[in-house]
Amino acid sequence: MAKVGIKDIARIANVSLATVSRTLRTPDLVSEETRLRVLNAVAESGYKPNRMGMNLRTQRSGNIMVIIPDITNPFNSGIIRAIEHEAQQHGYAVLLGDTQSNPERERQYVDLVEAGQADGLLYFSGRNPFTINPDRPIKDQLPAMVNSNEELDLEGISKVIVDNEGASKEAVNHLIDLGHRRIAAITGPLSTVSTQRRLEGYREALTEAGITVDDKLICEGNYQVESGIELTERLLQFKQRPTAIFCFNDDMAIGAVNVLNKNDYRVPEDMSVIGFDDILYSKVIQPALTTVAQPVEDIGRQCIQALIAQMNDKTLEPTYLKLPLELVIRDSTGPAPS
Amino acid sequence: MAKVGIKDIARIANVSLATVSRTLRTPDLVSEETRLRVLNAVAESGYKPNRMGMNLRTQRSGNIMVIIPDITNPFNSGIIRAIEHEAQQHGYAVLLGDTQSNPERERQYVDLVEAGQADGLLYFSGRNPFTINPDRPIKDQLPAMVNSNEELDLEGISKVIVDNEGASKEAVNHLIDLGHRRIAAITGPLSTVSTQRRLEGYREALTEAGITVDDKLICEGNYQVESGIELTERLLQFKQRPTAIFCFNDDMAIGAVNVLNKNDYRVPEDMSVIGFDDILYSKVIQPALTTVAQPVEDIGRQCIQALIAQMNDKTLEPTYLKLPLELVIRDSTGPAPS
DNA sequence: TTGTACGCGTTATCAA
DNA sequence: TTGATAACGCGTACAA
Repeated sequence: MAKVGIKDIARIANVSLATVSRTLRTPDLVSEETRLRVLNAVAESGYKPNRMGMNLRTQRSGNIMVIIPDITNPFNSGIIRAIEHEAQQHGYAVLLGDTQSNPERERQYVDLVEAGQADGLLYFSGRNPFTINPDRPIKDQLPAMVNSNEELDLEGISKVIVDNEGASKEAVNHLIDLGHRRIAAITGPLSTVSTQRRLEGYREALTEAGITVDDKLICEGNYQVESGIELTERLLQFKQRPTAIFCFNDDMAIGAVNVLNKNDYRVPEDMSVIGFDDILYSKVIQPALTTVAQPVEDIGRQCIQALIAQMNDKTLEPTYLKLPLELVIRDSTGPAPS
Repeated sequence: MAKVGIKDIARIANVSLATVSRTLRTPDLVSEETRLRVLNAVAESGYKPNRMGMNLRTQRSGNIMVIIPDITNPFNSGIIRAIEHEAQQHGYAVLLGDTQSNPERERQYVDLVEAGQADGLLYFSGRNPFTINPDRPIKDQLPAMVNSNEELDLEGISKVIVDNEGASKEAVNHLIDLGHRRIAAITGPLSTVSTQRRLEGYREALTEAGITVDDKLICEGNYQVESGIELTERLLQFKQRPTAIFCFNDDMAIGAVNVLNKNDYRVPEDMSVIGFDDILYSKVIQPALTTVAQPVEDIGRQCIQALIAQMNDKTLEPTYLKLPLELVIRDSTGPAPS
């Protein structure tokens, strides 16, 4: 017995193809008697409507493409999980595009969306992968999409972002309140918008407190544990060492704490460390990390909801959602050493 | 200007639909002159062949479905990343099915595969989601698929698994060699095959060393950090405390180390801890975790290669691949306290 | 309430 | 080397 198709069902139930289709899509239009007959045939044969036929006919793939730099990062994987759940609830499946921040791969996945393999796009990168014609309305040239995490410099699309600058400022102020004045920053790539915003918050907080920003204390990392390790090692060699390190994500902060522990620095007595993201592991390392908590669940949920709104009606005005962040004070920050 | 389709290209290049298609799929069959003309039209108009039409016609979706319990676990996300890269290299996109071990969701995603939304299935669960008719050949009732991580009790499918039992035995032997005799185990769910195998290795090692297995020292966890925390707390209350804890994954081991640190147990002087998976964070916590390294990259790559082989020729014999594991000795294990 | 017939966009077959 | 046309599997407008 080969693959069972809609015409097999029609034959078994002794109805037309159309009636089979109707029974499955709009049961109300079918008499109870024939409906049961059809459903029986479906159940017994294990018939499943072929999605390719259905997709082509309805012009919907049922997929949502998620383009994200690195699914291995717990912050990202948390978002993906939330997205996946919410999408599934709405009847969509998630196509995963892990790009490792490679522009070429970003483009390839965007191509897939534009070819109709997905009905909408969740875009977590700040690089613009579209080639747009400035003479025509932007929105006609873009798929239904929502941008998040790394803000994209593009009008007319919905965005779900977080208050990077404000949270960064709050984090630094927390350190200043504890008496720190030499506060280092281990940033992400300076090319990312998240890092730019967090750096602004960092500078603002220092400036407002009357502390001169020392550019030597600003080290460009790449959001990976290893760069947290390397840059902390470099900071420890400074003659004028900082008394606190603000890492722009938890992975790098975990790397920093590791180096400090290894070199017999006590955290926070000798050096305070602060992170960003509040990933699971920041709670369970020693000492537990003071960090900025991101509303991972909410980001994922809001992204899907905004995207579905756009997919249902592309003429809708794009939405701009800015979510608050929360500083979570744990054990890795303390008074500056005297 | 609305969506540009194949017939637009045909009109612009002044050829038939068939020639446009040929130019894109089998350029060799087209004369250089017309080919250039078509390619020009394609480039200028930004035409992208519609995947839904193409999929229906070729009976290929270009997708691979990955069903996995929890993408938030670094071990899983590592595998997914490897899968995604390898799949992309072969021209496939990855459909992500994060099920949270929910059987209903496993079924839903399998349905999607059977409906043709994906050409193949990577299945990382030990629960059988298929309803098979024992009278007919099993292989005809299953999609092209590969099973990994949690071994599925099902004949006729390819598998990529690791030597859980052997590695577990090696880990426990390492502790025994260090003089430990009261060795606790914090397992995953007893319903999972991975836990069953690791438990076998644990028992074997103890038995062969002449140590009686004490069932009170075997605690059923769920592979999450929290359960590592809870169960370690419980173990510490025992009158006859163990001197070592073998956690069946790193997340729980990290939870265990956290509890031990908090309660002023020194690791490994007072208590040894061993993990499983070798996730990134096990290297950077204090102390660095002794653990069993899983070949994450290799698992992902082998899965895709085995799957593609099946997709290309479903009559192929299923392959059974058993990958070795490696005990990585770091700082969380040491001689048993006297 | 049901059936007929068309079309979604593409590729493959066949004939020219 | 190219073009006309059928077919992939389904949903729906229209007619009955």
